[in-house]
Amino acid sequence: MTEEQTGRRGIPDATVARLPVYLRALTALADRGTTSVSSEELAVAAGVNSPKLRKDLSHLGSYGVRGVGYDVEYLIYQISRELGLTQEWPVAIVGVGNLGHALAGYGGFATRGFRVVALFDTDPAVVGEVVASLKVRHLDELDTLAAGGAIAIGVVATPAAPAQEVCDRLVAAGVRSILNFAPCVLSVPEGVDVRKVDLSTELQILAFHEQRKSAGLGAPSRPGSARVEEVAG
Amino acid sequence: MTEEQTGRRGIPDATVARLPVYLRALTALADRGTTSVSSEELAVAAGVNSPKLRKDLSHLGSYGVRGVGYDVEYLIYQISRELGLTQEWPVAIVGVGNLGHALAGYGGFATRGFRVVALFDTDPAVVGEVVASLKVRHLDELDTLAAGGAIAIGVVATPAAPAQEVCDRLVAAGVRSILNFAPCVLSVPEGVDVRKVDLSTELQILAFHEQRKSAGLGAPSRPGSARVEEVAG
DNA sequence: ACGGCTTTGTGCGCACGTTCACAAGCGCCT
DNA sequence: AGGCGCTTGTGAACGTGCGCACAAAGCCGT
Repeated sequence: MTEEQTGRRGIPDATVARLPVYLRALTALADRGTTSVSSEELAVAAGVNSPKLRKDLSHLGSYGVRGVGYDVEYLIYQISRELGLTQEWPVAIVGVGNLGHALAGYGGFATRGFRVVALFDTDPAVVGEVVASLKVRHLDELDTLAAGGAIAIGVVATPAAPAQEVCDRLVAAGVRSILNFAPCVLSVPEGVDVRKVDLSTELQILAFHEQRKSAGLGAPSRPGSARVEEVAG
Repeated sequence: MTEEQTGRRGIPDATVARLPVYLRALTALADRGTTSVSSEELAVAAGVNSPKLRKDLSHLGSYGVRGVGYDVEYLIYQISRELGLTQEWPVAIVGVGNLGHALAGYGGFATRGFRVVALFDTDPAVVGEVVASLKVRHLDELDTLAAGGAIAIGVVATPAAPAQEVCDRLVAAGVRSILNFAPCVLSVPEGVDVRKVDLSTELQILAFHEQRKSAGLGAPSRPGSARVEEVAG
């Protein structure tokens, strides 16, 4: 009773999480003028092993040429299409504090398919200010601006306390994809995606391994293995 | 040929990644004055199911009381100890741009076992500036300040281009744990941990699912399943 | 035209992580 | 003191993802 009949549909989550990494490596190659690449080369550039790369790419079709490799431009197009980056996604950031400022000014958004279209806050000292050529609006204007699916992705960059409230208002306004920077768990109804990025958690995981390295100098659990963990491609 | 003889050692990576989430939920409970909690309650607060929570906690010992639950303070201490948060970890941030500023001013660092002890950059316009009551130093001073393991964790908050160079210098200075915000793959020698946080990747994964939701309105792959994905506790 | 070289695509075995269901154990009430 | 109800801790089944090794297939040189 698994999924079939879909053919090429049903890409594993682990693969989806790696596609952006491949895409970045490919664009870097394209910028250098490379037109063709083998799975081994691309795997090294993306920090994975080549069988995994090939299996990942096979999930979205047979876009390689045996004995030759992959056409860089063509593969960029196919991955972009699969990830839905051929269209532009309007993004709204809620919470224009330190982090919100940095996010609004982050060039990485615009590079590939995303555009920050609105900034929201509730602090009267911030509302009205212009950040990254966008005027910060009051959160109460959310429903108006999000009408008709005008906002696809909401970024929660508030402290933990108001995060759930903000999340609820985003959902009520029709936003179904949320990126959460607040250090708390957000509960959402069915059909809404939440992804969470937490600096403190990452540091704590590093601390765990660092402690292991410091304590068991004579007996690492996996002797001599370089540990490179991908958190978020 | 698995690992034994260690008894309680050898905590699975997936469990380690969730311990910070439990810790945060527990401290929230403690702040509200709760002294005891059941696995079911804590699981809800942490956004997981209770069997998973119990199995995770069982990996670090039998700290619960059957028929009663877990003592909040005691569990906080045990998880903190396991994660290595009973000591303070000195953190250095390299790259004092938009993101570096936000990170330096982020309160979440100090809350639990981490202290930003140094900021580095190479831009003469930034070096010497005081950010979050720390003077920004030139990257050339890294070796001096990192002497004797004075820096445990390095945070790379530079653009992609200089990130590998910065990473190499951190490793050369003795830093063995690196948190990478630059959108690129860092290669490090054995024994060095790298964790990567990439906003753009997270957005692309959201876009993938958003596209699925928009396209296959009549046939979601898993009908009616709320999709809450933990990226980084 | 054909054989050999190179590289992709994939079937299979294995290990990890998750979930379920139940036994073990503790406190409380009678 | 003894039984009962509640909650933890864990063994076993299940599903997913990973890595290997090889077959399928295109290109090139002769």
